[in-house]
Amino acid sequence: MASDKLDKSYEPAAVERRWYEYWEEEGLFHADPASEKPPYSIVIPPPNVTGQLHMGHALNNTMQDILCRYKRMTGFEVLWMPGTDHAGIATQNVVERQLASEGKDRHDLGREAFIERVWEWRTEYGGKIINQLKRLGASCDWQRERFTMDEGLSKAVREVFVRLYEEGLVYRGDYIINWCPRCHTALSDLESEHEEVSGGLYYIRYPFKSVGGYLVVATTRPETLLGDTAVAVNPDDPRYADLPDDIVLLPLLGRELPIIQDTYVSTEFGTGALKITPAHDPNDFLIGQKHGLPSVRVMDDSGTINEEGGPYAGLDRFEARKRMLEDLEAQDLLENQEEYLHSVGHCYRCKTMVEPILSKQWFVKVAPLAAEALKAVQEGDTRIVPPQWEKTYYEWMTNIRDWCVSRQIWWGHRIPAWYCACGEVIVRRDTPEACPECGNVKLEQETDVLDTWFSSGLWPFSTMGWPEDTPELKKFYPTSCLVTAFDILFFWVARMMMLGIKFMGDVPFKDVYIHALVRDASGQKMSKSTGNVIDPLTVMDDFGTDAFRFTLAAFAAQGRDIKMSEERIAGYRNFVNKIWNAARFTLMNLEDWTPGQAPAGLKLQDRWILSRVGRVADEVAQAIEEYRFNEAASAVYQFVWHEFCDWYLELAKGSLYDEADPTGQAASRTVLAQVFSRVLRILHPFMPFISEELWQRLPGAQGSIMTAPWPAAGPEERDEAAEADMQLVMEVIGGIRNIRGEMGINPGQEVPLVLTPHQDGVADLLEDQAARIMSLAKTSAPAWAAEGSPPAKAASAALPQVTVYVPLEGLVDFAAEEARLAKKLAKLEKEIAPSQKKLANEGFLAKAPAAVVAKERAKVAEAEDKIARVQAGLEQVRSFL
RNA sequence: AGGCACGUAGCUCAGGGGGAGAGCGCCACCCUGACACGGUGGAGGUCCCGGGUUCAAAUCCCGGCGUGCCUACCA
Repeated sequence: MASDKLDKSYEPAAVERRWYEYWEEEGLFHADPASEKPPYSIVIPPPNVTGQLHMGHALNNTMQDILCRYKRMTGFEVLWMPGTDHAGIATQNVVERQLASEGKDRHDLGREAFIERVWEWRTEYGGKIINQLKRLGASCDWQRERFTMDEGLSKAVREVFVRLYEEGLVYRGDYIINWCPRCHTALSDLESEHEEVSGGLYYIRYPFKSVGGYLVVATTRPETLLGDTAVAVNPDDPRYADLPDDIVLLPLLGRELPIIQDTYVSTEFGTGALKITPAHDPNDFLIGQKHGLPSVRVMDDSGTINEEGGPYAGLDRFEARKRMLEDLEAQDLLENQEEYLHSVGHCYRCKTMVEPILSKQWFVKVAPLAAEALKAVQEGDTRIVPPQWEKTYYEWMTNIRDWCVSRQIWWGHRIPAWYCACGEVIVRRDTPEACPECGNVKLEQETDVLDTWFSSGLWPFSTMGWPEDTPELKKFYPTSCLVTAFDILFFWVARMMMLGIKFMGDVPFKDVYIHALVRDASGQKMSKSTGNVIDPLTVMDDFGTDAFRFTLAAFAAQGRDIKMSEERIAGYRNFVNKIWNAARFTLMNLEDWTPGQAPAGLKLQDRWILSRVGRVADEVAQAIEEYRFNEAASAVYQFVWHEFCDWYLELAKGSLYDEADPTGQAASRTVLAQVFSRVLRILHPFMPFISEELWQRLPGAQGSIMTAPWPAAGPEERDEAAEADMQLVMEVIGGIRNIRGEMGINPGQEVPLVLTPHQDGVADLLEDQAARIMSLAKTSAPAWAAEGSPPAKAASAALPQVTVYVPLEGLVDFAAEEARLAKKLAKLEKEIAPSQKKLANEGFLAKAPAAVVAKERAKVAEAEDKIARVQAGLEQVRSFL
């Protein structure tokens, strides 16, 4: 394999497909619960089965994959548990749309046939998102793929529901819930999204029955007055201190309504009189309960006025509003109306305006569960990263209301409750034969299904086989980390916390890493309607998966949203190509090489790069461990491009091409192979595909890079001396290049070089490195000048340890050199000013730590030295002019 | 209304009490035997404003201004 020549640029498509298949065939993603290795586990946030991979998924799963691949390389038995969510309302909507295009609706099919149809849909299309995740390189254990509606998970759902019911934590009751008139189902508070809506505030007159006059009530939803059962005022409101002892008549319908007093009513808003509609407003419902008021429901499940609405029966809620306002106006009962901006709930799925409606629903009593979940984070059993989200979590866990878990749709886990004609409610794991109270065998099962988040709340343990006691649970629960965006912190994370603690007796994850949202280049949320969506699949087609993944990692700074742009991805595509070409160079030089230990007598650049690559491996490792993906990415980027490619490969050319020194050549080849192997391994968590492709081409490669050990080095492998010496060599070359560039010397033109060392050992070092300097800075062999007798007509660069002279007689205009040095001087003086100021400050000398003072002193001394040399150079140049 | 972020180079953003950083863009030169998806050099910043703490503030605190987002039952 190593013998095929590489193309000049990297072509990702074929490579990606090939290696993903290879990994799967080799079973490299599979986790073994019997392994001796320490466990590391992550459960995937299950994408909706209807899902299409979007930027959010891509970011989320790339991070998980980075963690998993890294952990495998560092010796962990890694389980990344994948699967999909049945996504009740979303999926039902998709299939209903499909039916609609055939001119049918779900009622034409009936419940069973409809569910059958959804399953068919799932078989046909449900694997789409899974394939897209594979495309992304996700190293999930696909042999364990689960679905929230599959047999095992359904069993877990029933188990949890029944146990909660038996403990009194599940109850059924009348309650105001958020109703979506289009989806025909209840929504949890979270599923009702508040949006600012500009509507009207209407002032309506409610005439007194016996005395003259009226009470004016302000409302934004006049149509609900059909269901009014009282009008309330605040007993402390002076405006209503001498209210007549009377009742009022409901406009349009004439029903008699009592006037009640309740401190809930604000004296600041509207008229201070509030209509009470217990069946259609959550607050009114509470007031109604308190005062024993009847509830009159005036709308059906589609938001159409029902028979309670008298003349308005059969009208849609908005149509009714319009008609009623006209009628009120006609009867002179509409006193006033004004524009009013208020926030109204909308269905999170279909954006229809939510209607608060009184109905019978199933609830989970969350207070006791939430208390434990709160404590777990407070006590550090689960760590939220970054910690700023803790507060939000606490806030929500403390103010949480009971969770409405019933949904009036067909696709989902049907609630395991049966009703008997005798009034008995039976909640069971399995279908009961007969009513335990009266023996009746005709039982009706509850038609409602459970909220989708009920089953996803069990995901960390249901996927591992709970309620059975499985080896997977033993080995991998609690999971190590959950990676998610904050927008489902409450929907999902909070529920997993509550249910995990309740049923497993332990938190579901040790860490929760909360990452950002991906937005478009101008910071807008990506949405189909605004057309600013960047499709990850297109990006992967255009730039390659590795470049895309690396971009996501590089962007993923904690606590900030990500603005995605194609230019950035193109930048990292270039990086991938750079790696590819570094590999071309490397492999080209390793054609006649066989693996083995590096011979003694390494060159400075070899010692330097070995030290550096180890340091970078450790830095990257630490950054990944701390979820600082962007820092990990930038460390590896910086190193690979600007140290390995820019310096090492260039420096190595000298000995790699040196046929006269076969020993040195062999040593360089070995170091090159070793370093490149480590580079690939450091890159692998970020760029699984190209790293595998190149790994397999390395001479002597064995097995997948996935199973190769992480190139950890540790402090004992640092070569500080080599790093310091290389630093000087790079500065000398930089100084010469600066002179060349600024002086406009042709890149092909070789220039003379004169060096004046200021420290012991420097001359030896630079003499030893002369060939490298000559080649990288394009100079002739260095000459040496004693301190105080600089060469004539030379440009100079002053370094702390050495002054570099480039004699430029005949090459340049010395006026330009004068300007260059003057600029340097000004810059140096400006740079050193703050430090000089500090040292002049007595408080600084007295109070700052000694090390800081010493550092500042050294800095100033060095700079002053340098300034003196630049000045000398400047004077010399001036003397030529 | 409350809460949480953010304001650093032309753009997008890292950093976070003691030497202003990156990528892209820009300018100049260069097809040097891995790479023009490249190389070398360079320009560019009152770190939003005002106070405070400190020997020292872009960084911490307070107050503005601006921008996002989240939560909330005032009809």
